[in-house]
Amino acid sequence: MSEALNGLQRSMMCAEVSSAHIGQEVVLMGWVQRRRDHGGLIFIDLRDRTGMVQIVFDPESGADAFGKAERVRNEYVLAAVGKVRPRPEGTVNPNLATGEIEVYISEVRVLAAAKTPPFYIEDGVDVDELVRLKYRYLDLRRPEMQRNLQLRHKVAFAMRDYLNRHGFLEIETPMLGKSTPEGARDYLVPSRVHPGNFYALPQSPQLYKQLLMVSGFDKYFQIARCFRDEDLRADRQPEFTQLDLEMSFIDEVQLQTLMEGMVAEIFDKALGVTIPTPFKRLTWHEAMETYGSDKPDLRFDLPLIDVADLVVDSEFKVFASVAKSGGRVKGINAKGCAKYSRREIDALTAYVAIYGAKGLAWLKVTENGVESSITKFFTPEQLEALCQRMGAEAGDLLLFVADKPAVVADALGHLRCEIAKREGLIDENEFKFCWVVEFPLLEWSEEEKRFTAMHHPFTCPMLEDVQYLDEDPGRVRARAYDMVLNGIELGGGSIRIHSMELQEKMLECLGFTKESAHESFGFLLDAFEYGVPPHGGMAYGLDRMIMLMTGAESIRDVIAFPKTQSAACMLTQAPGEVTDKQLRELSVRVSMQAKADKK
RNA sequence: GGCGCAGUAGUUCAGUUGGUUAGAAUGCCAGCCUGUCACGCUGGAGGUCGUGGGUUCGAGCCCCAUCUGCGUCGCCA
Repeated sequence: MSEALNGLQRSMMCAEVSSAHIGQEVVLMGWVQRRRDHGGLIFIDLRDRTGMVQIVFDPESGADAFGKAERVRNEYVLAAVGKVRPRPEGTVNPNLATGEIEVYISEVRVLAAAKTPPFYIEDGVDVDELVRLKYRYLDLRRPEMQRNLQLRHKVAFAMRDYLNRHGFLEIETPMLGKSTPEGARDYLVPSRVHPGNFYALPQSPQLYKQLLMVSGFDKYFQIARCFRDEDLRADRQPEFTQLDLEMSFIDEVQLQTLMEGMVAEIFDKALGVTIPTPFKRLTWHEAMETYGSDKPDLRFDLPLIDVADLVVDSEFKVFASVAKSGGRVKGINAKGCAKYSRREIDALTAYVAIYGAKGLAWLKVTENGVESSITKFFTPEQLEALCQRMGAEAGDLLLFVADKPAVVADALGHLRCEIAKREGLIDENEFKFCWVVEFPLLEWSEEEKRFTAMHHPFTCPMLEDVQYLDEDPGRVRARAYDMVLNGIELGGGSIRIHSMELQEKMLECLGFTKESAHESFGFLLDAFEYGVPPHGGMAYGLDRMIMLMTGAESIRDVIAFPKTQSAACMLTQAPGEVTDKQLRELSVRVSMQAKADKK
């Protein structure tokens, strides 16, 4: 039985009731968090998005209200009218923000009854994520999820405010676009009026925002939904949100300064955290050599140290041969970890194997010298030199990987994070920003046997490196930059190419012919012939940013209705089958094989 | 596509060497209770053991296949 509001108006939110309102009559609306029935006295915690307040019923306050309160259950929706009063001596609840007062109810309306929910609506519930996602509308009632999405709103609002004040215009770009060959797999949408043709959902508004610069809008931004049909992770969803922006007539330093200001303001307004600017800048090369990652976590040190020159002449073949053949031999000093058991070191060896390392050499530094199964391959002088280079003291564990540069970086880069996690070197409350700059323009794709754009095909090479585009493309650095926070790439961008000649050269390096380039990006190349300003921009992963700000472990916890690992929606059961009529209209035929596989 | 973890009451889990009627906590239902706030007390209901097949006198447990969720490598300009 649900009663009507009947003109009743809420006077304030649940958690807004305070000692200041004692004696006043208030009208509250919300959900029943808990009911405590003492027979002749009933307490109900009433909850809305602001929090909870205790409301009290007894037969004297109103027999009708008391009778209703006896039949109320969790998650019923109530409208309650009553007087705010202080709680009796000794019954103040210090765990509740509104714990000093309560509302003595004279009239109540049961606006809606509710089935017993499958889990308690409270923080810290230990429920399978499958159940949470199936009942997402209940999961979202939990204070934690309310806080996450409220913070998300604050951040988006702060972004808009900052960018507006700095002259940016918010402009929407199409969701139905053209599939382009570069980059991730596209989500495709069949066209009804063009049988056999498909739209692609945008992986990012990249091309449109560059066109907007050609159009003279000067500064653009958009909080844009993007789509990528790739396998999912804790920090990856098939559709996700970017803060996308682009500016004309700027260079990277101007843009980065503006961005630092924006991020600092967002953290201040949304979290009350002060972020010092300017951010530390690392070149991509420095980041890879020192931290083994292009998104280093700078909350702890634990650098990678090159020891190739010290072991090239040793008897340890694994090190010597790698050092001689142009590979890397590097180590990290796990301070105070000489206590690790053989079993723990084996676990670390298995850990680096995930990233392709064929082994993990170790040296335990003790009061009595260096202990290891490989000491016999080194002279005392070599061991001494190793310890000195690594800054080793008694109690330290030195861990080494020898391999191709990329494998050493990947393995040790992840290992330094793993050691930091194990040893508690990470301050979870710290926000450590940096810029990684001067990314390589191109990277070799073993699969495609050609160079591909590391960022995207419109990224401007550094002027002094343009000369290498022909004979040594891998050496060319780009005017590209990433903003990194605590080991996670928050955003990335670049100064774009605004010269037709250079853009065509770039596409040629990527293996495009003049025809195929025009087929894919012709509209952009054409536009560039009509006066294109120098421009550049960035795109931030909004979901990841909110994840870091809330401390959530997955971006699913900061997205209202996320998808599962297999890109399905547990709530709506999307994706689903469609009718034959729909398929006919779209001129789409589903192969019998696909249908059979499904059954 | 590969590897790993998980799937038993509404929920979170336990379940011995394969052996009687599959247990606990919590939630739910009923009764009692005027100061609780994870209220308390008494009683009660609640299970296709993810699904399909196999081995066996007998399977929650062993074998095979499969589905789903999570993590991860590849992948993700």
